Amino acid sequence: MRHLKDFHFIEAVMRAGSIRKASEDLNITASALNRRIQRFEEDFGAQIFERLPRGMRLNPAGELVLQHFRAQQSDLRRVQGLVADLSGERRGHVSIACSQALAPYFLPEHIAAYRAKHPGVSFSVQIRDRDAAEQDLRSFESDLALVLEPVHLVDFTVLSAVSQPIHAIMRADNPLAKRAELRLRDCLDHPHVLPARAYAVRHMLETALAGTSHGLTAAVESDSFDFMRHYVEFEDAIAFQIPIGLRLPDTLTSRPLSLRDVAPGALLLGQLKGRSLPVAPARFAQSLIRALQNIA
Amino acid sequence: MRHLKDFHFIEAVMRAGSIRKASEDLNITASALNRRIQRFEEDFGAQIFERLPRGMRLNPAGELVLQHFRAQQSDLRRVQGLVADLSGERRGHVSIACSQALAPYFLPEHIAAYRAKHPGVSFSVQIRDRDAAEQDLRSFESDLALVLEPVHLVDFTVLSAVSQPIHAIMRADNPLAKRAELRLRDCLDHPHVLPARAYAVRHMLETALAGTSHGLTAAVESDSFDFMRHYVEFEDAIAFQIPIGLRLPDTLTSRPLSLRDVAPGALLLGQLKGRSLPVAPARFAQSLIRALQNIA
DNA sequence: CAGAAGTGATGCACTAGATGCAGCAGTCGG
DNA sequence: CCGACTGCTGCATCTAGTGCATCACTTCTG
Repeated sequence: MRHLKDFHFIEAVMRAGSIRKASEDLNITASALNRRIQRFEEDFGAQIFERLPRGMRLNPAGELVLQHFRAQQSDLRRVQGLVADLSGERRGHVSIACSQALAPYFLPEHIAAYRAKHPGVSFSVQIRDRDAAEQDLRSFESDLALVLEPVHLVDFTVLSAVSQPIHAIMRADNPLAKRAELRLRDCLDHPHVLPARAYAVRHMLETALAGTSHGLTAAVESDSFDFMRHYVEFEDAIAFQIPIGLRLPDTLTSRPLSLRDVAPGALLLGQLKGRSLPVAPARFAQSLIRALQNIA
Repeated sequence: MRHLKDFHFIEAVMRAGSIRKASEDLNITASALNRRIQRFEEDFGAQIFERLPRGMRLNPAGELVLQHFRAQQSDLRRVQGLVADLSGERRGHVSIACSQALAPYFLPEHIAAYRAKHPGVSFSVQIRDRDAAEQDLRSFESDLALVLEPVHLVDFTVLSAVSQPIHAIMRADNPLAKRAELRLRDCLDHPHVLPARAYAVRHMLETALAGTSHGLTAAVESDSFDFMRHYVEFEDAIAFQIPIGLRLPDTLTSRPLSLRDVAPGALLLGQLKGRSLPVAPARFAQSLIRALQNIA
């Protein structure tokens, strides 16, 4: 849309950190870009950038302006969706930020099923840790977030919540597999594989052990749950994951950790607070909510 | 702001009803205006206007676009207010739609007191009947509405509520003035002066009499409460008003109608649902809320 | 029924505003 | 001190928006 050109210019300068670098990305001269930004600042009535010797940086006013433009762009898409809807088209795009556990089974299955009914709707799925997912909502890069134990919950409207206890993953012939549920300390006696600090499962394990004499001593640490699951096939260790992300081969099995040791994590579906979603994301969210209720 | 030019053009065409008339208001040629609108529709991806033999009319998609632009303009003002605020200026503008009863005493007194503390803030006050006030909020023409018994309450967030029983206004020597409170039927036996149908006081009286054998037979009907109050000085009749709008000379007096006959009206301070107000209106609203609490 | 007075759309010439180029002054790191 | 960066600006160029005249059409009018 023509009238949002200034916004793209501002965003490009913010990202590139200087007018000259941004001008290359935008295929215009630094001179033109510089003047557009100056003109915008004049019209707006305040400086948007700090001029540093090494380039440009957004000042607080600029942050506000950028946020305004993002909201505005999002709202324009929403209106375009509504219009397309009332002209009978029924198409649109949904952008989701989700935890890694949703990537292998739950989301692909559900999105495929949804697209079978609504072929005009396209999707983009971003895997984000629990902090970055919320950030994505704030910057309007994602419409929805499906996250295990988000960090801040500010600017986050919860649409649906599912409780997910942590499961320990082990080889099927591991002696621990004989029990129905496991105590955390039993797992820690075995070599264990831990997710990186940014992930909710790690955080939940650490809070569970806070103030106890036990501690986590990872044999292997990774930011890929896929890697961790496969690693157990090669070393007789314990990995951790929530059930929604689990579907194991016969050689592996999983057992829930006792709720006495580790509180179950909340898997939350949410959107940016105060934002009215475009048609397609709003409907898909409704469909997701139903699917999550069937799990619980 | 430069990038909202298209919006002003679209709005002008909507108001004028045709490109040629709008082009005169905008001091450009019909040709240029026509092309800008065509280009916008092309960029947007859908027709915004119906082309009628007698001119242009917004279609449903256009209504949505206009609403989007209004929200966007309002949000831009909000951001500008925030920026001005953090650069220490503390200025702004507040636009209020209110019922007639607020015009003589309450609002002028309160606004003057507020401006004594915050001289940088300017005001515009629109007198609107209970339907039009809500309409003003929806079209972003007013930031706040202070209305007796609004009609729909959809898209209306109530910030504060005060109960206002109807008072009968009469000459001080009227025999009814001897009682502390009046029954409605006693008033109807006297000649009475009624507000026009669009006003809440009239509506409250009519609903109070619905299903009874009594009826309203106005000796005089007016859309000006000021006129009605003064009329009583010239004919010994009964007029009606809520107490917040009353401050009578010695020759006149007022008595509340019994709550058994007429339920008190709700005087509501509200804003458009989901809208985040600019700094100045938001602060003034807080101040109004306190003032209203002191009344109740 | 013909003509007048509206309407929006469009081809063409023109102008004004946006762009590109070159060069300025300044800061920083070596 | 120098080279490599930065943002900024005067001047020439060019594109995109504007104005004018006109067309095709509908509605109202006499």
